[in-house]
Amino acid sequence: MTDESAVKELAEGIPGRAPGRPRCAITHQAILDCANDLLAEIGFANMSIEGIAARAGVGKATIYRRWPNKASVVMDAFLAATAKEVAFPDTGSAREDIRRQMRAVVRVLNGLRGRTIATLIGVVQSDDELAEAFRTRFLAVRRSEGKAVLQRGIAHGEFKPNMDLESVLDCLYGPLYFRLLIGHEKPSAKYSDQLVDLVLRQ
Amino acid sequence: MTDESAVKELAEGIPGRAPGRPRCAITHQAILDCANDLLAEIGFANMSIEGIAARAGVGKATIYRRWPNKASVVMDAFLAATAKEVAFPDTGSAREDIRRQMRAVVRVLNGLRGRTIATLIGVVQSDDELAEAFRTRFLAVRRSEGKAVLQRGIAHGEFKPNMDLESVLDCLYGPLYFRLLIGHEKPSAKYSDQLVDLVLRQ
DNA sequence: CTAATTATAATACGATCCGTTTCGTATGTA
DNA sequence: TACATACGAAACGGATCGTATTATAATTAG
Repeated sequence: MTDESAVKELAEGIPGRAPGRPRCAITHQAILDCANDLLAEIGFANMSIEGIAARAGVGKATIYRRWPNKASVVMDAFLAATAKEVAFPDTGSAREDIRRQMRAVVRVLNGLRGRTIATLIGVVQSDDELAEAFRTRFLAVRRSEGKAVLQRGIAHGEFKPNMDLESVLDCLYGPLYFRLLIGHEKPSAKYSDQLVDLVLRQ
Repeated sequence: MTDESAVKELAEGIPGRAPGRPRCAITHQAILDCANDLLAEIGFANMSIEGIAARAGVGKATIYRRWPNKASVVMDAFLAATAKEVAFPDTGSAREDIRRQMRAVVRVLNGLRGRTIATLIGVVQSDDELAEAFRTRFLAVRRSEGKAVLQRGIAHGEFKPNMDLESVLDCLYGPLYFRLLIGHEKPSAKYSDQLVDLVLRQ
């Protein structure tokens, strides 16, 4: 795969760029898209680099030149596709903001994307680098938003000022992810409401 | 591997037993032991059936005759080795029983065994049968004990009678497993105490 | 004792995917 | 015009997969 205009676009106006032929941005995106599709269709364990390359119409070496292994490609594909999902609303009540966002999280976890997330958390258990990527590029982003909402609540007198934000977040989301990963019971909107009531009790 | 006495022992006094040469119990145990060792030494991803067979001094086909794949062997090995760990005490106070047992769970999760458990939960994300085995043969056993303690507490008036046992257990243990699996922070005795205080508040 | 049945260790097999390398060609800079 | 890098394609040796074959051992039924 080669696209002259895309290459041109990438090359223009970059003074310190490397010599030689630049990498094709379209190829890059095609690989990530196909990785995402395959992840949803056949699951991580059944995917292979060769399969991604074949579907993307790309040489295997082109993938290995950009990522060290299968897990890295898939993680990148997931993170790229998961931009600003499950954002927090701003209703004026921090409690209500969290309640609504958690309901949105429950919907995601119970959908197709939930299986993907569970799979990736599984993958991450045997790869420290990927675990770090998942923490910083997926979870930390959402957690910092959550912390901001909690601090908003503290400022407005909704919560105690000495509240440990990390612990509270784990109490709220831990049980949801626990149910997702163990699968003994689905997380529900009712359950997430219970969690909010329990953890953020006045 | 063949041990005449062990085979004899197994064969004696079983009227309805199958014809033909019986499977060697020592071989069975050797396979499970080696699977456990390898799991701890090199991790699930780096193990192979061939490796287990080689270390156990056993033919590959002997393993395939008893288990369908690597994950099944390893799960069996884990479950066999994890008999009655982290049992609940009986101090007279259900709250205190749970507090102490959760501290024990934290110790396990922070130890070598914690990594094994996390790995297995990871593996289970891409195998429905194994997930079921993990739920029923590992978690359900401990959860039923936990439920019994909670009911003891209800009977003694420590907790509200209408308490949803499943939800409470998920609130208690979910955050611990969440921290184990995501790895953003270690579960601590202090944190598990906080959880007990929060969830089992009077 | 004999025949039938199953288990065992060893070994070979074709298949798949790994990660690397090599090739000729394309696309950029200096 | 050199030079450097990326590209797709193809081939590589190696590891492991799950199956099959073989000759032998252990056990039961008749």
